[in-house]
Amino acid sequence: MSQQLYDHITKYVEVPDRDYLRIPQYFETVNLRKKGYLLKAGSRCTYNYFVLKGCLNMYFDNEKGMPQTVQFAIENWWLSDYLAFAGQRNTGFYIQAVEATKVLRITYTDQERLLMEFPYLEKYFRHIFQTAYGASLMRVKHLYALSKEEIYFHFTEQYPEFAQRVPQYLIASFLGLTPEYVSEIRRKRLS
Amino acid sequence: MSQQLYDHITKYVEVPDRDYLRIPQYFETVNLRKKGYLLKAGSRCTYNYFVLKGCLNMYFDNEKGMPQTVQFAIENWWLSDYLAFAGQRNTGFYIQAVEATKVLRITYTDQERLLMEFPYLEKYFRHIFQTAYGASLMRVKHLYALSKEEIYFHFTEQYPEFAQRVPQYLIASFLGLTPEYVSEIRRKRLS
DNA sequence: CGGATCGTTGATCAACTTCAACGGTCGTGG
DNA sequence: CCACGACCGTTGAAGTTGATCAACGATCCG
Repeated sequence: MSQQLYDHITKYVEVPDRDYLRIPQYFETVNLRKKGYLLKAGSRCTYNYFVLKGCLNMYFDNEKGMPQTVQFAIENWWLSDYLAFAGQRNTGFYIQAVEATKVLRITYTDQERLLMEFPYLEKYFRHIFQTAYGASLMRVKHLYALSKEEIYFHFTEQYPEFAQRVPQYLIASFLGLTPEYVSEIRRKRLS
Repeated sequence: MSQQLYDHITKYVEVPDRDYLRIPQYFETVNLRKKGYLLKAGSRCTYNYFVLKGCLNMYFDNEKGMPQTVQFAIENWWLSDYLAFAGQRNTGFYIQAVEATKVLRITYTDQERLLMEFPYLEKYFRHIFQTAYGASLMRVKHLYALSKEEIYFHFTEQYPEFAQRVPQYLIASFLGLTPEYVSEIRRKRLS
């Protein structure tokens, strides 16, 4: 059933056979079509999400009401507003499907129960967050070290398949530049 | 001895009495004077650091050779280049003391042993990284939502004591703006 | 076919950087 | 204890990156 999550977990920790069927019971599958929402700003952040297939976009509305992406998640990524999730508070973010997407979700209290019942999963999540935090600091590093033009090409060269998959204006938003400027530097690069 | 780390851990998980003296054995205390280094770019990232007293500055040298801060750590914060630490690779960052600083440090292999011996500490570190990752995303959100001027005043108003403690040019670097521009907007604000 | 969505173009403009120079302060050595 | 130098914040002028705005074209989908 959620062989996929199981496979992902066993990359980091050993899972006893007898737990194979018990872990998935804590999760619920959700199918989203393109542009469907998992989370909206102002609402309680009840869930943590694991992407089985597809792509999620986490964004907020800036003061001009323009959506501003802060994070994507594709296959085998976890996503939530973890400050709001951990404190069970309201979030300021939206989570929306970029394409048709299938996720597993788990509530905060169920995740607490899950970790209580299978304590070795703490290690799994510790790894997940440790890597995510490290990657996030690298991202800040790039934001500070590179020009917007370099940021764009650095990203599209590092993740070419992703640049194919996601509309250009979303990549622009994620990288903190305007779609117009992306157009400009791409044209410049061609000549 | 490291009552302070113990106190911090027990905020998140319960620690059996008998472990009170055994946990600190994995750590080593290091005293740094102002400008002293814990980590240098190009070297193996062997340690994870916990600040007992003082303040650390994690930075890298940008293409012009100017230091660029990506993270501070004060009392009760953990700090390392976690991507390099997790993979036991070389780092591109420096970690330097902003003021006289006292830290605990633990090697990668000792931390693995520590977590093996006291598995409940996985939960502690999971919390640490979960919060750090959430905060890092909030930081990206601010970088995208606010003008540099707003970023500066937002920060100094949210952490006034910190703005007192750390030289202005380091705060500027951390926030991604030039010292000259900080001067300008502060003057503007006064009139 | 028709409308919404997405990328493009070019002109204008503001935010912020860069550079060079100066002044104050702190700490260290003589 | 004083003097010198390094360090840090400030100023102002000039320059550049990248945003904004408005308009147009292409494509996709119902």
